[in-house]
Amino acid sequence: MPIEDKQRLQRNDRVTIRTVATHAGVSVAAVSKVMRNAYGVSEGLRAKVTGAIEELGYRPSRAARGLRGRSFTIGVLLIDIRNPFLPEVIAGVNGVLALSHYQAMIGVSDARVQLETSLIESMIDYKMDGLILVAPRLPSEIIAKLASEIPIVAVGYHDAGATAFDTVNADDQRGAEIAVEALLACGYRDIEMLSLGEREGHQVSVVRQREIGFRRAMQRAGLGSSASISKIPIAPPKREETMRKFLSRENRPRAVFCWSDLDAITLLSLAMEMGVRVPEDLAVIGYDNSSTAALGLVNLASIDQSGRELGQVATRTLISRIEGRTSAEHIFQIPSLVSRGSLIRSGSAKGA
Amino acid sequence: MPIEDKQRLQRNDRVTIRTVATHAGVSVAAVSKVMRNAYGVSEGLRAKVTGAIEELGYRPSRAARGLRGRSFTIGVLLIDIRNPFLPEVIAGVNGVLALSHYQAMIGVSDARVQLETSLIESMIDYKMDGLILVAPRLPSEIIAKLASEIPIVAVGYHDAGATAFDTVNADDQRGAEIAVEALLACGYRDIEMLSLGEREGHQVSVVRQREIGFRRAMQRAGLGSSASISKIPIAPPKREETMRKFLSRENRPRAVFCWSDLDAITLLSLAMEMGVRVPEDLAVIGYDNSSTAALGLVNLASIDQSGRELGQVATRTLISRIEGRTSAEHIFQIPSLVSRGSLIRSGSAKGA
DNA sequence: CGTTATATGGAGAACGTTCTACATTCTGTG
DNA sequence: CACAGAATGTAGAACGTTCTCCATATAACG
Repeated sequence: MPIEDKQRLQRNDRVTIRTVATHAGVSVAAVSKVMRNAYGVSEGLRAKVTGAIEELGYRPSRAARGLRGRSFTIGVLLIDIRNPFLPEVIAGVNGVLALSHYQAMIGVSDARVQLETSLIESMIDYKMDGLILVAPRLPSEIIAKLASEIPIVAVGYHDAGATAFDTVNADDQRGAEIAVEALLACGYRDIEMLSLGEREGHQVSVVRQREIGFRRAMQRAGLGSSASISKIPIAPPKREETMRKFLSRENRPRAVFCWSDLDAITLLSLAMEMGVRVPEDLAVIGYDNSSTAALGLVNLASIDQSGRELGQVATRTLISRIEGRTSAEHIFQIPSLVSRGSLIRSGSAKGA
Repeated sequence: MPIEDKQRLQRNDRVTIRTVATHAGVSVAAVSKVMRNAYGVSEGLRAKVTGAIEELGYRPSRAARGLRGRSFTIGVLLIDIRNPFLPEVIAGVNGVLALSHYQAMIGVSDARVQLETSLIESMIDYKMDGLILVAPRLPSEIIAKLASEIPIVAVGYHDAGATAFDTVNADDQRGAEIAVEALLACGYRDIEMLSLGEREGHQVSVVRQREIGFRRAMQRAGLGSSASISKIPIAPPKREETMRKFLSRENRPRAVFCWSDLDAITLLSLAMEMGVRVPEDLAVIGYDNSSTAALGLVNLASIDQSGRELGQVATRTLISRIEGRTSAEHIFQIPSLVSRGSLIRSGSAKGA
């Protein structure tokens, strides 16, 4: 009985929509309709089909779905998985997605444009339903082109002029202003910014935005001429060397604003090693309010931009675009200051 | 000319294997053969096809590939994205994969068994070529069942008896022993372990393995009777409360081994707040040698298990299984101690 | 020159869905 | 009771690959 054999072989394998249809005694199309809860399904049919699905433990193949319709997956592209800010974003994304029938698949580009491109293309080739790009390196035109193939929301990418894709950002200019204002309020006047190395990040990156905010706030306080920005390289050996040089500089400022907690925390550590007291000799304020900054040992004042919330908003924005919106949205969150010991010795206020 | 129209419509869209075939003047099957570099392709054919692929910028659809053959994607399942150990593993995976034609897609389960299961199923439904599960929560039988559908390598999952899937681990028992031995060498005798709350992690988890190692090392030193283990809950409010209680306990030991840097660092922070001096009043040793532990400010001694290397080895193991190996492999790495200030005040040795 | 082996390329059936177009049955209405 | 229109279910063509045969052309050999 060759037919029997063939059937057994098929049954051994995967439970497909066909298996379900046969088992429920209905057509394949009917099962599909129930799955997508499309129009034209009676109570009876629905019951039969869901029953069969239950019994067989049927799961639709995402690969096959992607080939024809939606795959109910969204892709998230992370530039780097080590910066503790990014896991927060993921947590926000997952939180919102948990309530929907979508799932997130994450790619990590390690800040390499090449890999970033190929990862995005893969996600498109998987027919994912939408993409959240976190701090992408790609230029706006390229992202716009990709956005014609798949809905895209960029997080940490300041391009409010984009029409092809949405952006969700904390207001990084404002965040930097808040940091400067906090330092000014503590009475510091000679404030320097420690930013990211020259070649990292284009104009739309959060880093450059923070630089703009820093300059503006200094200008506004009449300190425009002395608003200087030092660039810290990322590569480990050069990075610490530059920081040490900064700490032992003769004309070292009394206060410093770091573009990221990552740098601020390393700076704090080196300062301790070198006998520079914080905040007495040097006040430090970071960015991201990472969990490490909150540790009593570290006690770093920081600008909080709630990565989690950014992730949540980005996800909702993406879903609304997947479900039909075509006009671009550009959303801003306002960051806030979390004051801690690196800013001011608790109890005693610094005079102006 | 309706045919023209139809062609234009199709061309507008995606460049498919058919587009390439037409453009190169060969059959679809020929293009596929070149892509997979299968047997029976002449130099001329190959040149024509690769030329057309180049010109058209053709990328095969992963969705379609998955439906029929390999998708050249491997899935990585992370239990949690916040523990800084896990990004290290990813870095290792990506490093090895960069040299191959495979790509990684990551799912984050947030330690929820439900989500973990559905993420794994999704990866199977995407017809991914293999899976790396990092510290999965699922029981061995379930993983074995899943492994019949897809090659699986489990990292941080001590089940050397598994025949259906491979495991890659640091020797967590040995790691704990090393920690205890280091504390003993510094002269401490009353040593306690701070482990993870009761309900977290089954016997095969790294945590339980470290407990076993801890007990054994204590026993071996003739301190078996006083080898006590405290469980720290994960949920934030309870967690700190328990640690505070530990720190203010009357019979607090002189030395403590924490199952993870995550806990050790929080402990260090609380100790500082509460005026418990480290290492004078309390020596601390952690696990994972995370970058935070290495900070001068934190200066936490820790067991290094090189997450990066674990990721690399796991990836190579998975690829070898994808490419045909059927017997199970169970690989062990030996961890090592990184001594720092939390263990012993630099310069002066503690007497026994 | 006939026969057999060996390369090379192509036809076409899967893979598991979605979804359009159609067939059938059931209403309600004049 | 005939008939329009709504409600319900189905057939079957995509989607873009892979991969198993097959067909042909060429080479090798007696």
